[in-house]
Amino acid sequence: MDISTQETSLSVGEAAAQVGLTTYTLRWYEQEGLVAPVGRDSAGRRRYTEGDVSWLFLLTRLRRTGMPVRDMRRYAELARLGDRTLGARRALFEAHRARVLNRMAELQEDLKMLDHKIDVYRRAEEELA
Amino acid sequence: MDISTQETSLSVGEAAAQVGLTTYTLRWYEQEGLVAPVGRDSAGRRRYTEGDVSWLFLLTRLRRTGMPVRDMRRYAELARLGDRTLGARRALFEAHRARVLNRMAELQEDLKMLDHKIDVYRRAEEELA
DNA sequence: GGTTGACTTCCAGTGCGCTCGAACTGGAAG
DNA sequence: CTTCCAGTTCGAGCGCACTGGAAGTCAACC
Repeated sequence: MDISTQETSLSVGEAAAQVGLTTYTLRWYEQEGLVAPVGRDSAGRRRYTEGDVSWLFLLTRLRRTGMPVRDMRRYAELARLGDRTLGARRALFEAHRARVLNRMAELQEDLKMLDHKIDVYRRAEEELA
Repeated sequence: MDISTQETSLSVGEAAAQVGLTTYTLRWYEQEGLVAPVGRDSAGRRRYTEGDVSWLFLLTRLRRTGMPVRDMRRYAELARLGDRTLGARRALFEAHRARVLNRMAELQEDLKMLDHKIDVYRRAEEELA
């Protein structure tokens, strides 16, 4: 190992800015076990590696699809257990994928309803004009 | 008016079952102004007309698309003001429609990510098999 | 060497959308 | 007439996902 390895690493504030979360949330995610304990510098401050950042980014995408924090924690635990949980992780993603598809189908339906309503309003406005 | 008009009307429990909400939620929606005060029978119990029920149903769809209760209340207030708010209501729906479209685009993106991840896991599993 | 500002931990507080317990009332069935 | 059940109001409580205040530490800059 190169003793002068100065691998790019980010402070909590920088990492937060990168992934679009707040520093509060980053620390909270760690506390909740969504993120494995992050490395520290000599002063005890968190240093986020690129790997940490892409993990966090993945979490933001899972969160955005409506995955509960509880499930993200489960996923994080599986990931920490290594290769032998690959199947479980895939199953977790496949189940989630199905939920996302359902959600999208619902939104399609609801969008139709919105369009219909907008049309009704438009006609009614013309009627009154 | 026919004095014997026995228009179909539902109790809070029946209405809740119809629209897929709980009785708690129905009363709360009324209290929050998402629903105009519902008619009562001689004993003071709520009677939901068909109109009330379809309004509630509409609310469930708006809710499902992620519209905050605050905005649903605003919409309900506009609706109570009658025809002269048609334009405002249409604008509200159009703005919401745009948000739903954005949401769907996000989900499309995130779905791609999920598919990619699933594929990665599948390959990794084969690798180890 | 003093000030600044980003960091640390701990724990309490917030906002949203319900959800529920308590105490009561009134109509209907046995 | 009693029992039962579904309803009523009111206010408190909950689950989730953060968010923020307090008090302290430490490196960096003037």
